[in-house]
Amino acid sequence: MGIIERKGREKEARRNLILEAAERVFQAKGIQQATMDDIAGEAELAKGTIYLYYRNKDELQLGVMLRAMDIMHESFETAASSENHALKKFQAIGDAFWKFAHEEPFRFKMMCNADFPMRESISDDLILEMNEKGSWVWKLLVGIIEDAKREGTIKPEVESFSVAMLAWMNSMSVLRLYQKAQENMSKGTALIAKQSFNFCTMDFRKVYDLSIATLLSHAVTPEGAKYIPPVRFPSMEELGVNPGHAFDEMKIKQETNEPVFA
Amino acid sequence: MGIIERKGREKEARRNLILEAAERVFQAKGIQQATMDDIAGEAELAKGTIYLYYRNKDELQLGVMLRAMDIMHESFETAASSENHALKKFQAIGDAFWKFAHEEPFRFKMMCNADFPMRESISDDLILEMNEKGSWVWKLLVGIIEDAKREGTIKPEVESFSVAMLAWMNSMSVLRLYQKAQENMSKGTALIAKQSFNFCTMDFRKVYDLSIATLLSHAVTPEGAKYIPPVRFPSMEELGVNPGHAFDEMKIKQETNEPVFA
DNA sequence: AGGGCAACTGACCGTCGGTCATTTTATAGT
DNA sequence: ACTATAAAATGACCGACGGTCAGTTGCCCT
Repeated sequence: MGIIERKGREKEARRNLILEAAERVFQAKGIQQATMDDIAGEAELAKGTIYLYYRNKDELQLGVMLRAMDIMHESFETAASSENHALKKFQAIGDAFWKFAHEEPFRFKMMCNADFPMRESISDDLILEMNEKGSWVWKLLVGIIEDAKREGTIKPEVESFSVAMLAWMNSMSVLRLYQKAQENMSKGTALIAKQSFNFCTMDFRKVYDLSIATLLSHAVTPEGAKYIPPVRFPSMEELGVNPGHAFDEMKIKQETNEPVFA
Repeated sequence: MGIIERKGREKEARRNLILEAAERVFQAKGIQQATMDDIAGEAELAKGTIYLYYRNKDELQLGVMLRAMDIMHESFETAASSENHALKKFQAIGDAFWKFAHEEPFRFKMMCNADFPMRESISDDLILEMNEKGSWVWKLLVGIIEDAKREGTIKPEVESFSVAMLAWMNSMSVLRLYQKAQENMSKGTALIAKQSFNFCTMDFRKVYDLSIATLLSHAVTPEGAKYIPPVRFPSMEELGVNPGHAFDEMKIKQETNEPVFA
């Protein structure tokens, strides 16, 4: 009597089918612009059927986001298990995160919306699931940092949780800006040219590494310090940032040696 | 012939009226849930009139955001001019940012959406304005850091731009999480209780200061170091974070001294 | 007084998220 | 094989909302 089991699998499969269709449509048209009819068409189902699997559009969007997080988490686990030393695991995860934001910009963007519109339309269960997934990475990082303490690369007195949380948030904020810059780029050159402060062409990888380094340098032991890059603040030229006319006034003041900001 | 001027002022005033109405409605009902009819009602105008001043709902939302940024920028300028030394100005801005996020959560939230849906519905002019305002803070910070170099509190060899950008982004990401935690709190206890990892009650101010300190400590001279707090990673208890059952498994592993993450 | 013009109005339109009575399909019983 | 029954799927339909525009109001100049 495996019929019930089979039905369950089929239901699961169909749910997945819808999710994948939604993913494609959201990516192609944008979340707001995508209609439920679009998604139904892409899934080759009637609109009503969608609502048998997802209660509304918001939950469908959340579903796509949760899936994106799962994919990212998987990549983190493979990255971490590819290294033996804890501090290297830590860095491998940093690389994986960079790679994820770079190669899966859509999924990364969805994920960024974890500060999603906390609508009433979303069931408590799903919100809980989202929160759990949101702290999953912290738990992973805390575990690795604990290991690093044991192997002597992280100082035993630093609190793993603080480091994990800050590391994650620092990385995230750089990648977020990176994504925004990419989007600006794709918007065409006309707009960029007019900007008084063009960071679209910036070497975000340098900033990303710097951001982590400033934090980790306080947490590592002398032994651990061998593994992490030194803290160095790259110049604007090195970063590839074009200040435009943003600092013109400032440069004049610099020459007269007066305070820039009075 | 001051009529044209008066008309101009009146037009400006009405635009403002609409913006303020929109602000109130967005705040009360949420951005998505607020309808143009709501806003028209609140402004005591017909719906059509709104569209004489703002091309669509998105641009109205952007208008509210730009206004929020203006208000924040003003508070930054007063904060900075209340101090004489550059490094203290820097810290005063940090405090003002904290205060802004704390006292004007709605405006802060609007502002966070600077990675706004980059819709086609928004005119290039407005996008440009948003980008300019977005980099305004960086310019302010860069100027102050330049001054700090001159007064000998920041090392001359560090690149002001990198520091300004990272400082801003680090602060922002902490405040963002802070806001999310606040929202979670207001959602009621039922949901929070179920979470395996409750950071809602966390002392975010400590994390905020820490985040800046980890960065600044690399940039200051010994003289400047006197002004900034030391880098210290608070324990979870000190932060007021309740790990829930998140680390149960981990604690067992800690006792056996095996790696947490294999 | 009245013509001209800009500001304003609100009925109306098309679209889209969501519903539900009906139809189709799959399974179980005889 | 045939039927009864439950489950799954459908798509016409509804209400709500963003946006439009022909018509109205009221101010200003001559």
